[in-house]
Amino acid sequence: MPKVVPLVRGMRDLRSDEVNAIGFVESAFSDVLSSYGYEYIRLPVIEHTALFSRGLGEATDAVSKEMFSIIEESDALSLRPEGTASCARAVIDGNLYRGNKPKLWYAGSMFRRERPQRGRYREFYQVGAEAFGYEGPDIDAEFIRLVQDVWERLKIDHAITLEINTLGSAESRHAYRNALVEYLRPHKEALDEDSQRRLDLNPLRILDSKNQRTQEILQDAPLMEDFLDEHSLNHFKEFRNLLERHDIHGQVNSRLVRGLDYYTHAVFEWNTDLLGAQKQVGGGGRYDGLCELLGGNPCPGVGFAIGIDRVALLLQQLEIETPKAQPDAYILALSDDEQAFADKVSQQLRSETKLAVRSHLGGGKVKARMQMADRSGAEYALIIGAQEAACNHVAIKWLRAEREQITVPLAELSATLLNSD
RNA sequence: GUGGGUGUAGCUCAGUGGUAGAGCUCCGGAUUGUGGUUCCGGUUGUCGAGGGUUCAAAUCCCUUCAUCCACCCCA
Repeated sequence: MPKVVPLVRGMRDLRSDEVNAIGFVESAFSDVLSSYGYEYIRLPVIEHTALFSRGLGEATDAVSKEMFSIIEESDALSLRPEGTASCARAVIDGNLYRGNKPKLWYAGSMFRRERPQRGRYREFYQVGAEAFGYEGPDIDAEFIRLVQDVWERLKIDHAITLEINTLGSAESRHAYRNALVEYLRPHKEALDEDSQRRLDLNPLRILDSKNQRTQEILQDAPLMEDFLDEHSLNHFKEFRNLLERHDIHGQVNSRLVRGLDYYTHAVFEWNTDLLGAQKQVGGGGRYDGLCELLGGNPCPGVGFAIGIDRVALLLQQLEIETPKAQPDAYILALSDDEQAFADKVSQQLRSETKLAVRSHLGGGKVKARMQMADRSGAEYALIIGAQEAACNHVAIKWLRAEREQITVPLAELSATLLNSD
């Protein structure tokens, strides 16, 4: 016997309740995004590595140590660790912002080579949206309202908190960065190891450190808000006013900095306390410099991404019902003589209704057929014996409810089942 | 990537050097036009993998893989 080829680390087979919960979350986003008039875009899973190293920044963990990369005929390619860079590339490639302000959304697998944990896998699922060409904070606020709509629709809004912050314009961010480095430099030896490394690479990220000693040092550090120019201040103020108007209450967290380099102005994160260390379910912000960075014409952009599988976990944690994997009906002939009639009934039911109708195949004794019906999880079995077939009738036996079995003419079957709840 | 926990039947787990177990599941029968429920009988197996110590290893040691928790990071 050859050895079984194992699952690749950090990859999962998703089935049953798990895959349903993920599908449920994804379709909630899909419905809401469509209702806001966003356009669906399917992006490739593989891009040139350069797209990510330029777009997200060499210094980010995602690019520097978490990408799955291959060399294909001397081209360095990588599985996408996130969707924004691809989306911006697609907009630039297709000249989509020429005379237009696209609002796009996407969903799919992302890949990061991290140590797997519950809620953190090497292949995970995101849904995200990006808008290009909008300078004002109205679009930022629309995103947050839109996502809030989804939380409410999924009935998990009580379990999710929103944090917001501003990083200001590129100029104010730059000025603040210099001031922060200047302040931290003398304390360098006292910082934790990661923060010491970041001092040169990505100093804003030090603000995010969970190290207690580092946070003590940061107590007296200069504040971002003191470095915001007037434009940045107004942008953030209006953003908050709009959220207020949308009846959304985000917590301003001045230590909130996003991991990826391209963010400017408004940044935001959705968190939950119910998933252990994997508290972040989504995040986003504005990246006005990204298109130019990728070689396109300057174009402001904003976007967000949600971890679909983390939201699905949250639904399970909260014991919120997601659609069932089970069929509605299991149709079986009592013997092979009635199979032709049973097939006819199945086809008619499928064409007349949206019910999930599973046909019994493979013959067997009556008991075996009934067992299969039960195990399918179907609400009811549709049973066809010689008597039923002879007079064009079908027996309906409810498998989960305390309810008498009935026999109806084929012509009335669909209507009977649709009105049976 | 770092530190720690776990890995035994399909599932949940017990078993700490001496014949691999329990509950649930599963299979057969009671029951030849009805599943589940009840009763009777039966099967679960590379003890994650590889190596070592020993007369003897699920048990001790080493290596490795997977998974979980925390860190890191992010969704």
